[in-house]
Amino acid sequence: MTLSEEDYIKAIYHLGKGEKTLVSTNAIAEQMSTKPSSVTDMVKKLSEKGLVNYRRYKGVSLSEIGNKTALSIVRKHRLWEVFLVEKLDFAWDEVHEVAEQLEHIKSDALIDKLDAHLGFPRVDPHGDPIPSKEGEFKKVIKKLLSEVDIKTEGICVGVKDSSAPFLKFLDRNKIAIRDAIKVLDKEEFDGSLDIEINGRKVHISNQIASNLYLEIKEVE
Amino acid sequence: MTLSEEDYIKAIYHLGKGEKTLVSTNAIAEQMSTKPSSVTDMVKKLSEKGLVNYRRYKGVSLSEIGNKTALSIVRKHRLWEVFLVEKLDFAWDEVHEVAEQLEHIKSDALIDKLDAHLGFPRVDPHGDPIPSKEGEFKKVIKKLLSEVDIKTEGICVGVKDSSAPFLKFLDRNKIAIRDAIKVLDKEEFDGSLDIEINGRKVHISNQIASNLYLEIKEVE
DNA sequence: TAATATTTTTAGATGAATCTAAAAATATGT
DNA sequence: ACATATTTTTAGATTCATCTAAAAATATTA
Ligand SMILES: [Mn+2]
Ligand SMILES: [Mn+2]
Ligand SMILES: [Mn+2]
Ligand SMILES: [Mn+2]
Repeated sequence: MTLSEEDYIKAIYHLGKGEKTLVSTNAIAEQMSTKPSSVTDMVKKLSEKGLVNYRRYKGVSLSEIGNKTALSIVRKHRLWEVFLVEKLDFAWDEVHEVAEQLEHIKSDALIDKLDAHLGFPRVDPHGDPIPSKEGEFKKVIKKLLSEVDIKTEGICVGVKDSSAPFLKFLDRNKIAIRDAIKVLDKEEFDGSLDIEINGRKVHISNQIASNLYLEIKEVE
Repeated sequence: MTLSEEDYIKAIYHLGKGEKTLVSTNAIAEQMSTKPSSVTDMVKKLSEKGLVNYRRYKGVSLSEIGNKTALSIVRKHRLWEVFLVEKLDFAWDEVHEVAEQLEHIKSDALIDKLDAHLGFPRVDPHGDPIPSKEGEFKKVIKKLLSEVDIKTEGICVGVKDSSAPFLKFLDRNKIAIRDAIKVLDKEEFDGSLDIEINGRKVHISNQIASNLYLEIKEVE
């Protein structure tokens, strides 16, 4: 597989939200910053190789093999992100671009040894799960902070927007993955929230809340 | 710069032995397992970019910029090799192929942080020096073990042949970089040697001796 | 030096990944 | 439903890195 094919497979995977949903040519083109005509060409090639199911004018979805392939690339991407943050001291908003390159290095031994070196992490610095070698990972049941009820308690497990500006905002405001969060109050008018984060009370806008994922505490 | 351009620059660097020697088209083709006609094409392009000096039918040499570029790629290659051996527990004969890919990752921050993470090593697992960020490294004054006089003492600082079979042979025979070596006796007929290595006496063939570099102890 | 051998370059082709412009299919709105 | 808008595909071109085959330059050797 070429680097380009891998990036397309990954884009289709992400646009399909991990399921094998039908994805449109235009959506792929936008995601990859290319032209729809280029996407059509590539999608035909991937279809011939059996990595995607493609019906013209209808859309494209990952095949079984395509899905496995996507998971292996995602695994590499996220393991490298952990490495960059944990071992090389990168900030979590700086790792994406480099991981985008490192994910294409071809060596099974390398990724196995990297995994071991990192202590077999199960989530990346942005809270996203790392698929196992066999392509499995447990789906975290998470909700957007903006959509949970008052009094809900949970743990911050991920971000929806993982752009540098948003991640930097979180750093400045000392909001991090694995922080305990409790919703204290909700303003109906603008959807802003009063929350308690690691014991500290803060007020956050709806825009922030709708980009933070919470794993809700099991309340029996 | 493309990956391919980088590999050509590095090949020219190695064939020119680090000096800016004239290198032939055929030599490059052999080194890179390509055809001479492909080399001519690439060399023209590199020449237009100012990375090499090229006169047709005469040969090619690195320009000042080309040399800097080569050193930066060699630096990356060797730092990654150290990482693979020191941190990921690869054997020294397994790292080359992966480093060949990793050397092309584009990120200055990455290589600086990797360097720091490794404790600013100055040699790679094969004893080869790692150029500084500025492209400088001290040339180790080294001689082939097969060419030193009897009674010479020194430290094993490198291998000429860095193929897996030779490196595995050294492992099996417990000969490693930085081992202290003393030449005890030399057989005129076949050039084989009796040496003392870390206090242990061993007999080695001329073929082995002519692939090991020794840094000679300063004897005042 | 002149014939021969080797090296190097040129000419022309291929496959990958991309683009623009135009055509075809599908979707939307009144 | 039909005119219009949007999406998707096709056709044809470009750039990069490679190849084969043939021509040109250089080196060897008798
Ligand atoms: Mn990528
Ligand atoms: Mn991530
Ligand atoms: Mn390389
Ligand atoms: Mn090396």
